[in-house]
Parts: sequence; C-alpha cells; structure tokens
Amino acid sequence: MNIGAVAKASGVSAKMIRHYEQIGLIGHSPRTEAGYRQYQERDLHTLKFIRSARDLGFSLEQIRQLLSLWYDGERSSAEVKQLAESHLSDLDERIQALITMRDALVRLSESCCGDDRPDCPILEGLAGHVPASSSPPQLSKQKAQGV
Amino acid sequence: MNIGAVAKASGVSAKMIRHYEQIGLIGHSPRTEAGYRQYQERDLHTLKFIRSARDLGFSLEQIRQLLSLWYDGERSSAEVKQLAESHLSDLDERIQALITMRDALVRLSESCCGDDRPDCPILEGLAGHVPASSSPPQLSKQKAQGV
DNA sequence: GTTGACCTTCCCATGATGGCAAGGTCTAGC
DNA sequence: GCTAGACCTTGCCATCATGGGAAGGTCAAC
Repeated sequence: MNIGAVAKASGVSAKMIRHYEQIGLIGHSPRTEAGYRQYQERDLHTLKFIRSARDLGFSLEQIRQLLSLWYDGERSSAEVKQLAESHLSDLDERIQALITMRDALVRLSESCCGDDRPDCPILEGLAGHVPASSSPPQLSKQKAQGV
Repeated sequence: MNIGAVAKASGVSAKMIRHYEQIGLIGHSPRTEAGYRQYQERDLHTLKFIRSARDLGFSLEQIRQLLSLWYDGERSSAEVKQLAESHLSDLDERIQALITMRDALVRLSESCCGDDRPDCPILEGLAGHVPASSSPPQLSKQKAQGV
C-alpha cells in the first residue's frame, strides 16, 4: 500500500502519517526504489489504533505510551487503565472549564436585550461592571479566576 | 505605569501586552526617552476588558471586534449579543465534543478491571474491537449538566 | 558605583494539523 | 513511446495564544 491508500483506509491523513514517522510515533516504513513509502496490513492496524486514540482526545505523547503498552505482551492492564483515567480527569477539567465559561457567558448574554440601542450589559460585564444576576449564583462556577 | 505594573494590575502578562500591541489589538503606547512603554488608567481598563473576554474564551479576533464595539458609542447591543451567542454555540460544540470523548472513554475504562494481567479492553477498543457496552449508549446528553 | 529589578527586541517552542511549492514517479490511454 | 493526471517526495510556512530565554539597556536604592 502507498501512503494515500493507508491514509484513506485509516482515516489518518498522509501528512500526519509522515509526521508520526518523523517524530517516531510509528517506525520508518520501507521504501520502493523510487522512495515511496510502503505499508502493510499491520501498519494500517497501528494507524487505526492511533486514529481511535486521537478521537478519544489522547495526546500524541499518551498515544506513544499506549502503543508501547499495546505492543508489550507483559503489560498490566492497570497501567493502561491508569493512563486512561489520567486522561479522563484531564477531559473533565477541560469540560468544567468550558462549562464555567459558558455559564458566565450565558448569564451575561441573557441580561442583554440585544436591540438597536447601545446599552449593553455584556460589554459592561467585560469592562468589570458585573450585572446583577437574576437568579442566585448557586452554580458557584462564576468568575472564580477574575484577575 | 510601566508594563510590569499594568501587567500585574490587569492580569495580562507583559509578554502578551507587547504581543497585543504588535498585532494591533491595542494601540502603541507612548514611550519614555529610554524606550519604556508608558500606560494610563485607560489602558489598564482596556487590558482588564481583554482579560475578562479571554477568561470567557473569546478569541483575539473576537476581542478585536468586542473592543471596537465597546469603543463605538453608536453600536447596537444586538451586534454584541450576536457575537456572544456565536461564541456561545462554539463553546457548546466544544463541550459536546469533549463529553462525547469522555463518555466513550468512561465506557472503555469501566470495562477494564485494571489489574496486573495484560488483557485490556481499553487497548482492544482502541484497536477496533469495541467491547459490548453493558448499558445502552444514550447517556451522552444527561451528563451535559452535571459534570 | 555596584547590584538587582526592570525594561527592550529578537528568536524559538509548544501541539496537531493544514497548505503550498517544486519536483519526481507511476499508470492509463493514445 | 509520449503525455496527462494522479500520486508521491521534501521542505517551509501558518495556525492560536502563550511562554522561555538570550543579549543588552535603564533605573533606583544603597
């Protein structure tokens, strides 16, 4: 298989496959005389693995570890699970951060009537004059960080 | 005020203040004879605005627009609100994407007992052999609230 | 006058990905 | 055999917001 074929079959772009090779995430593939990279079923399998891990949000560094665990018949599933859990809490943090943003923005946005007049609680909020929230702030996820 | 002082007071690093100046997000500040940037209260106000908008996840491009609306006495609050709503749906998309990842990862992780044996449904899942999920996968939405 | 905190500009790095350019290779159709 | 077009190669640049560091100038306090 040429790179285009594995790319299509794996869902990883040719560009990225070359990149993964360059950073050592995957090995150097053999080349034809003309210099074309040649891939086997096994490589396709690896690329699909990488693709799945990317879809779950694992970083390339984490994928490097996942691959080495995958290849290692002596691994303990605990190691894998630990990696997954660690990524999981990272995801949770990011989700929380975004939700905090969203909640704050929703509150600002709701307080703005959005008509043709210039008065705008959103801008005022950004400028530091926080609008009185209509509902009590029991979400506790307000602007915790502030300045 | 020197740059260090506004940086501290605004929560925007000196590095970033110079950067914002360079990309034209804020104007060029006057300089002392020695070349030190000099800032006024007004600049501090602007930087705090930027910092708040960054805390809400607005991109620098969006902040550029927000600033110009802020400065524009003739703006309609509708324009501001539209910008906010647009960012809001972007946030929602990103949150959903992360939650989708998290749900999938949770499902994989739960199916792995995490002991010292090598058998690992997480790796198998990544390799394409999706484990049978114990409960039907309709949980994606409900968790949007309670993360 | 020295020291240390602060400032300046400039370059590089991040992470994962895409784009483009200049050029080589392969293959199908003529 | 020749040519068009699809495919491959490498290499550089861009994204986005931010930080690090180097080399050097300035300022204030002691």
